[in-house]
Amino acid sequence: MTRVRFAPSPTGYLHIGGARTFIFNWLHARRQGGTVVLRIDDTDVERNTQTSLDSIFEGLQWLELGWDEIYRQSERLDLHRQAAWSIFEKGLAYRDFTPASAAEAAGGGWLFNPGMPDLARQESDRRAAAGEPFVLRFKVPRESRSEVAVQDLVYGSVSKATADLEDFALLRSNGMPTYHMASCTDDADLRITDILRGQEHLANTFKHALIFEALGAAMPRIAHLPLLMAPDGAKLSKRTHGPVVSVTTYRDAGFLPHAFVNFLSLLGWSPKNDLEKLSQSELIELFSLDGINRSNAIINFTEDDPFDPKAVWLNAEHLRALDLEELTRRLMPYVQQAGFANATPDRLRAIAPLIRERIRLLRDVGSVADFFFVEPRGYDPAELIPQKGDAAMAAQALRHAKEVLSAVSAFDHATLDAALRTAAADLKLKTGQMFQPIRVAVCGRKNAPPLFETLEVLGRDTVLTRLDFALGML
RNA sequence: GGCGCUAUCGUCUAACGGUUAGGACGGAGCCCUCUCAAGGCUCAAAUACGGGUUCGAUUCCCGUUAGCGCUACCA
Repeated sequence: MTRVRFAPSPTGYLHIGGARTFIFNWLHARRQGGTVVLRIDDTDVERNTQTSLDSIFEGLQWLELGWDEIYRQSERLDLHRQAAWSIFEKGLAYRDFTPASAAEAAGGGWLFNPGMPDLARQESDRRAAAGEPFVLRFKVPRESRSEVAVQDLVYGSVSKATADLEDFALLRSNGMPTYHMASCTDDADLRITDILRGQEHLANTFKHALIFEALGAAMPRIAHLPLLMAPDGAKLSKRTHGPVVSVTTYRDAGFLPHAFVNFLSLLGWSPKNDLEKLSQSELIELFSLDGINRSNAIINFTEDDPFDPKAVWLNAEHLRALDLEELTRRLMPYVQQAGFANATPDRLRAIAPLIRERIRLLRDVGSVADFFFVEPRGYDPAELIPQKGDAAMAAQALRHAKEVLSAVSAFDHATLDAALRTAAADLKLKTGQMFQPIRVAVCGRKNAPPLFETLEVLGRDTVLTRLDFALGML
């Protein structure tokens, strides 16, 4: 039984890189019929915040993927400490009494603090009993073996000389386990079988292999994922890139969760069959560790355009594939956010087909469908004037349209289409010259959804009122 | 600095030694058309560099360069 885990630490919001790691884990588990464990890695009490925890949940929930089990490392500290001390008891770790300040002063590049690895057990116990603070360090076996090798499911066989591995910390001087200690202990205890995580952990894997060994636990299968980078090739960060890297930014802009998942799944992974737009079940079906790349992927965004064009395109694709009910349901919050208080589900359901091919993000409904909810008033009267025409032509077209639309027997698009084409011919106007003034009068702008369908949805009274208003502006 | 990993169009990627190096987004153009979209067609655009191995390298090996990561009592 495959068990994967996603282990965010609540020290910032959920960003797109984290979301992708979660998605890959989720897909891998679902593909294998396994279990998704969500584990909150909150062993750094200094930097954890509730806000960040909330925002991580918010982001994960929005993805609509879900998880099967959830744990918090802060509730499992005893287990971690126990595990750490068991390593100490086996003689594979030692107390390091070097003050943090002194270690810092010694500079980087050290493997261990002088004198500490070989401190006699009695002496170590005595100083600890005396209350002297210490860090528990893993004693890297540099004499007994020359290297640590791991089989990575993505990167293949990777190894590192023990001579290049420092004696890393297991327990901090405040007694809290470090990430390495807590993570490995929990992976073992929670019976995690497959670890998929960001490539930034590749170098840590050698330490982890040593910990698993010391614990007498089997090393899970491990696969590192190439990283998501900013357009300049730099690491994504809140500080330099701001909210554009936050998952909630995508949500607020009106990405469909699945479109977003689809987009991220294609960063660093390929189904190798030229398919781009994939449903959730296709994604699960196709997902394979074999398709994961080894090089980092850049996600495109700029200050004025925060979203990767491909993400937007994919979203539009999925938008078009939605059935009308779901589209309406998804649209509603954005309609309200745009301030169209008079919107009802029924009305939105009528409008949705007219705008679905014209919006790329759900929030576009605010700018694309505005005239269905509010009277267009702010437009420039000059817009009413058709190509190769003048104000007189516009007025003529609008007046005739008024007559025709008042008289027409049914107010459906087919009838309106026929009637207005006849009207144009009567006036010896090109269709465009006839329709454009009407469109602007009714929509308040030149670019809008198909005219006859729009008129039908708006209804006779509204349309006539707007034609009158436009006439008044000429 | 040391160690590890990586390197195909602007971006995401395909090509398990032999292809006119394929697809997608974005860009340009044309068509369709009541506008805008959508859709259809076309074009521009890549194997980082230098050595090997091989009859033949995007593909295998070495080096250079570049990028990323680790080198914390962060994760």
